Amino acid sequence: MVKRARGSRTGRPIMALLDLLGRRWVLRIVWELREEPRRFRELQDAIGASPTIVNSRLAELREAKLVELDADTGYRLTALGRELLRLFLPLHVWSEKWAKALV
Amino acid sequence: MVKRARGSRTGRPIMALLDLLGRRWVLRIVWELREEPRRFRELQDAIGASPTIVNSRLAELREAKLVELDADTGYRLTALGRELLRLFLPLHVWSEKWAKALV
DNA sequence: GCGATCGCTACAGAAAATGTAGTAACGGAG
DNA sequence: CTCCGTTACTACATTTTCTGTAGCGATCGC
Repeated sequence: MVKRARGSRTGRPIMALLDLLGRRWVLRIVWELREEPRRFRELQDAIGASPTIVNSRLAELREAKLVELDADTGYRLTALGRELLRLFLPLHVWSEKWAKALV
Repeated sequence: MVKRARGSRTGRPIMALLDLLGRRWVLRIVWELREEPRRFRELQDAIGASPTIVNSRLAELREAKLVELDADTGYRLTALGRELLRLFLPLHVWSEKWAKALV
């Protein structure tokens, strides 16, 4: 079942996804996990958010099956999470172009 | 100059972009503008947010040169905004797969 | 003038995020 | 066993952000 999202009550997957990804720190967390697993504190320090919110975002991402906790190595993307990340990787290149256009 | 983002103070474009897109309603607004221009109220009704926040998000998107206001037709994506949207279109398909995996 | 529509703003109350401190569980050293 | 370090995570008062509702000023057609 798709978690009914904060803003949109349609139940359409794309809306639930946009809502999830549109929460503060969520995109950033996925990004930080793109290369290797991270410990809770490590992640918290990297993004500079409070533990409260890091924890609740991780809980949401775990419920969405995009992130999982491995006791030995830390938080990491699931197979599904890596698929999503792959869709986002072009953003990195594009963001450079975008930054130039903003001058 | 890349607007220094709320959460990250690195100045790296990808961080500024993730921060911008990670603000509530931003992804949703871009999504709503994917096909045709929308009027302010139209947009507000479509996403169900308060006018205050719709206006401030639109202001941020205009400053980021992703959205512009055409007096005759309403808010619409700029060329840059359409490029960004193109990167996001695969999300629509992927979200269906994701929803199935969540059962 | 009058009404309709446009983008947008004011403001009080509600919700979410922060910053700091601390808890509970585990593992290894002495 | 006790002590120490590390882990994920929680409590809570303060601050920031968002909502919900009402309304402003400008513009257009009549």
